[in-house]
Amino acid sequence: MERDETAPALGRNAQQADAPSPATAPGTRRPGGRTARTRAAVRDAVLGGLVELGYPGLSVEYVAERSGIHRTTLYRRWGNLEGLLVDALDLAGEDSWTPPDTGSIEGDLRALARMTAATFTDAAAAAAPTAVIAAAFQSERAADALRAFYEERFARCEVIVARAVARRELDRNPDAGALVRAVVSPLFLKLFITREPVGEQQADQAADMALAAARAGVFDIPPTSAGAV
Amino acid sequence: MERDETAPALGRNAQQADAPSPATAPGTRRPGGRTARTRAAVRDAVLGGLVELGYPGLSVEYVAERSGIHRTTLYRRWGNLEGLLVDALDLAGEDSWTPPDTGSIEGDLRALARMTAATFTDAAAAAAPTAVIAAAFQSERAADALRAFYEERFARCEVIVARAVARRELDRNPDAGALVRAVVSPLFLKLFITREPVGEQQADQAADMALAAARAGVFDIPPTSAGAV
Amino acid sequence: MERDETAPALGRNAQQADAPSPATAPGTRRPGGRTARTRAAVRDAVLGGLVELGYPGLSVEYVAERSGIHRTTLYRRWGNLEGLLVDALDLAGEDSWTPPDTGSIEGDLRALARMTAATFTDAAAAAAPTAVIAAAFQSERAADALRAFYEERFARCEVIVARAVARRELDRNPDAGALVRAVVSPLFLKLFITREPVGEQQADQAADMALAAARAGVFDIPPTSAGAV
Amino acid sequence: MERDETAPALGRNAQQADAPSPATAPGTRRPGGRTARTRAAVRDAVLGGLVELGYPGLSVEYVAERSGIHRTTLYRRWGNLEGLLVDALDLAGEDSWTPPDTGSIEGDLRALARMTAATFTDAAAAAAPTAVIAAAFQSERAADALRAFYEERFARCEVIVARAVARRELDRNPDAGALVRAVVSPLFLKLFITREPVGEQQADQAADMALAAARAGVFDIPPTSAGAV
DNA sequence: TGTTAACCGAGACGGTACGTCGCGTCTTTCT
DNA sequence: AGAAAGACGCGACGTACCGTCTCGGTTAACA
Repeated sequence: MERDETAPALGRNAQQADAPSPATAPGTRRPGGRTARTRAAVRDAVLGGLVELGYPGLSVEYVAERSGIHRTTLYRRWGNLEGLLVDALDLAGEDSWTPPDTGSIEGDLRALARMTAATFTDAAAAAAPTAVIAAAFQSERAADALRAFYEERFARCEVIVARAVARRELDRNPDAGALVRAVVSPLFLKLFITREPVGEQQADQAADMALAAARAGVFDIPPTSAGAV
Repeated sequence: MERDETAPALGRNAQQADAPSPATAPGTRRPGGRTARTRAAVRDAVLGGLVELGYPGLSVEYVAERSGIHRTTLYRRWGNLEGLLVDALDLAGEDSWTPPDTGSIEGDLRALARMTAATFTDAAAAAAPTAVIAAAFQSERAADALRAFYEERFARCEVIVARAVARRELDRNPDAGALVRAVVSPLFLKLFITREPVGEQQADQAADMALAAARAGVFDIPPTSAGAV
Repeated sequence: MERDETAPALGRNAQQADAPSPATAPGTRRPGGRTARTRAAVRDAVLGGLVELGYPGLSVEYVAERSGIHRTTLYRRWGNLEGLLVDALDLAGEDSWTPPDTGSIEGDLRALARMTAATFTDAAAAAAPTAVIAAAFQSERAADALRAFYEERFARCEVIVARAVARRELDRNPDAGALVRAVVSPLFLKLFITREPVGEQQADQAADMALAAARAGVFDIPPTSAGAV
Repeated sequence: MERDETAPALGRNAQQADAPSPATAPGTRRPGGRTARTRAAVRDAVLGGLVELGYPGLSVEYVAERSGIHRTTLYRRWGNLEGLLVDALDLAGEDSWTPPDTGSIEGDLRALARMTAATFTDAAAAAAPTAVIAAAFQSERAADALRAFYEERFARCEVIVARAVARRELDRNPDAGALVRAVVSPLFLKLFITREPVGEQQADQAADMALAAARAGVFDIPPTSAGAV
């Protein structure tokens, strides 16, 4: 076994949705000591495996070997590869990331776009998120986790718009979520669909595009109605 | 051979890029008669299988059964599932799709966006392209095919911008490719990353966003320089 | 599991020599219950298959079907057809055969020869040993098993010579192993090399030949020397 | 292609029993020129293949590559591996081997035994005959060819006995065939069944045994009867 | 000396069996 | 008693070789 670092940043250990039986789900009754260490080792192995092999190369077998936890145990607690992945993703989503704060909305959006581009350009950093995106094509639970992850991320970004409004940089009140999605969407398109190179130029253009559209009122929230979701 | 119907919708039957060895690749030397029928049957089966099972559920085994072509033959000619998929995608790319022509750039872009949304909302229509996108995460060849496919599609769309310029709807000369990508990118984001619902409203907003940005000069081609990549 | 009969004629269930890795060889750690039943079912199937199809017709596939044990399991535990055969042969070698005891050496040798001839003339009885002989041409392990089998058989026969010496039928002290080999060798030649018919007449002649040679001193052990191998 | 020597000793080209249709058997109507060259190349390849890989490793595929003759042609003319082997064996049986002539029967028999032992001890020399013996376990035609080969060989050896009788070394008239078989049978037993080492000592003992038995009258031809087979 | 039938080269395919990998379940064994 | 680890069922993979079919191109034998 090559990995021994005991996952320091394990933290809160969010509740996950274990399949087998809701009452007796293994790992829920006695979450201390060995149980916790097991989970940590497994998460490390999953994330590490994603970096090394990517999602298509990942297997329960591999996680078992790398984590030192027996295959049967993995199946008992996580059900299958999907479960392992989702659990590991939970962890990833629990970081304390905050959107950039440069003083201007243009700066913030550009920084956000550049961060996104940089993340997915760096092989090591991109491995895990890319893997989850790939997994979402094959697993409903992974898709759910992915959606939740980005929803939360985009929500965190809304402060950018709020600050801009407060600063009077924007005389409108655009849908912050739509704006943020607009910023990153061209990057994701190039990264995962058309597989074109993505650099700072593309990032800046994406940010500028979103801002221009916002200024033109494209993202304005229809003033009417209340409950309209 | 039980199948004899000669693949009506086969189109041009273009040259394919067989990997193994350019000299001895099966299916290249004697591309007539049975060979052609085999290919057609296999393509049908692949596309059909994608619609029925999606990419993760597709297997060489299944294609063999559905097409009536023996497993061994599939491996000989296409190597693996990847090859089957790429070949089938070649076919898909060879249709005579043309971008909408509504008379105004706003109409064209909105129509384009709505078409895209509709395609990926209709389960049957979405199956094949979705599968290829999924496959691209696992296969370099699929990724190449995917890139080529969209590059060609986007190129076909450039006429929309050209027409707008000719009509004097645009007083600028934006990068048509960037503009078109901007139109579809929010849709792809919602479809494949955040897995949010995509309807006409989202389509229109995407089109409007791209157009607003274009009008603001975001996609303008830098007039200077030649080699600037 | 459909088979449950607990392999009555299993005998001692001897230690087998699993090749792959002595530590992790499947079937060694938990040799009870299902594992034992599996082995018994497989042995039955191998022996039965030999009788039905002979060695050239035998396949792992067939053993799997006949035994009700999955192909993969066979590969895991026995590696290949060779291993299956060797294991089954172990069983065959563990019977309680004893050489004939007629009261005279001539009678004993003739009986031995006739038994040999009869064994290989009866299709059902001959199937297994013939198969192993055939297999020995293709497999080192089968050859080893074969050698061990006959070595042990010939050793059991040495008592014939000992009794003859005790009865003073022989005034010499011939190499019992050589004598016994001499008895059966013409039969094996006709059976497997020249493929000539073998009956009681041939058996008796072989026995007589060996006895005559023994009486002439051909098999006498050189009285000298120690280390002469 | 590495082999080019055009099989000088091709000789008589015995009639073979081709399966398909006795009238149109390929290779019979136009047996000259290319046809003959093809046959020679194939025979070389078969024999060479046996030496290199042994029977179990031999395949039609291999013969095709090694001989430079296309697989289809091989199937057309020889039907299958069996046919290839039988044809090659025909060639081997057509040499001008003659039994040793040392001046005494003891010398002759010992020389014969030693020759046999030497042949099967030398790896290169043993390959072909061993392969045929192995093949005979799997193919009726190979078994036939094998029987015919040894029958002819043993017949050639009968002159040894005739000379001995003429020299008055033997005062009996033993069945020459039985005697010769007796000489070689212990060697074949050790070579192919018990897989024990075979050297000059064993050879001499085998010859002595046969001679002693002959002198004791074991091989005497029963003076009575005619039709006794 | 043509010509024609025979032979050969070549490509593609159906088919059987092989040996392997990974998944997920069951069951023996050990604590 | 209950989990850990071993053994298994199962589906699919990719490969090797077999034997067949169908072309088309040479070439040996005979008119």
